[in-house]
Amino acid sequence: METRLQLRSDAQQEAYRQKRVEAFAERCRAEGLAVTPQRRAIIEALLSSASHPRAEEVYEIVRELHPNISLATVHRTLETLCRIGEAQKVTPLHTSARYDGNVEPHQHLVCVECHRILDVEVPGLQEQLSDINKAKDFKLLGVSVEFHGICKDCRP
Amino acid sequence: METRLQLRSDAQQEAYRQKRVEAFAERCRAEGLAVTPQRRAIIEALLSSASHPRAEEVYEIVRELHPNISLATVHRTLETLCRIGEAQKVTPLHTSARYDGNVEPHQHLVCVECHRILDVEVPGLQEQLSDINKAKDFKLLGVSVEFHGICKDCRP
DNA sequence: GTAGATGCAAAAAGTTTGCGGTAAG
DNA sequence: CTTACCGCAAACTTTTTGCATCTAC
Repeated sequence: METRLQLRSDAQQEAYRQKRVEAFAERCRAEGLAVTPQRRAIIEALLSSASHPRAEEVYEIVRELHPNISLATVHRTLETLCRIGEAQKVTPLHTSARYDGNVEPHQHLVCVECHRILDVEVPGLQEQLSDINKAKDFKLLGVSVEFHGICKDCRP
Repeated sequence: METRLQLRSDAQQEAYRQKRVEAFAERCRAEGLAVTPQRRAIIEALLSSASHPRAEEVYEIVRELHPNISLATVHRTLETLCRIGEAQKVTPLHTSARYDGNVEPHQHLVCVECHRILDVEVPGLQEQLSDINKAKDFKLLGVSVEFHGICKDCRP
């Protein structure tokens, strides 16, 4: 198993980061969003971190260069990055814990608008995924598959 | 596409529920946990809901029969149910939003203890999942695969 | 110059915890 | 009778929001 970052040299990473920050700036102009120093700093911090950081962690990194930045700005900006496709949320359902009484193997359809969750089953998928030998340093307990999209009630 | 519950008649569902509540009671005895009316009511409420409810929603259901129950008890009990394997959390990472600057298709290893997230890639998996035609009433935007387990630092 | 972004502080939302009373085993 | 559970209230964590100020365009 290899992660993206382990495959790259520092110089390659830095080049990639520059490219992504520039792409972000262009996307902002296209969307009519201002390219502020705070926004640049936040996407740079996100790209420099391999830990899938929380807003608070990004805030700590950015604060080294922008001591006056506010945590609220970090929250707002990270959401903006996701909206324009320059980042993604690992946790679209983070706002509250959701429980399932169905303990049989199955998958979920998640509406990213209303957070509705529907059970589905792709036959054989769970077995196939369970056979994947992920990493020797990781004791595998289960696999979760979420199909993300917009449900019929949330469509325009 | 069909969900589990749509395949079952009301009578079948009720029978299944009874069976699960009984299994839960036995599991409690095996674990030395008390089988209280509150706990029974909470697992019944969870099993009667197809909506992957939050604690608050379970609380509202249970309150109809147990008006004095506390929301804290619902939280505690749902966590207990997950711990003993009688329910599962759809959202093991719900405590805070996590962001990823890597917008290329990839999967995640999630440590259920420390909530560390590692990038991995199973070649071809994302393409295979994108080909699945989930449901006509659902506009598919993406697929998320999380392998859950215990990372090396959290192992005893 | 103006619309939109930021910083601050307060509020909101969700979850956890300490504690005294209560009930299951 | 004892242990562990419950209800209550307070604390805590994370995220959102209102508003005045500031800045990118």
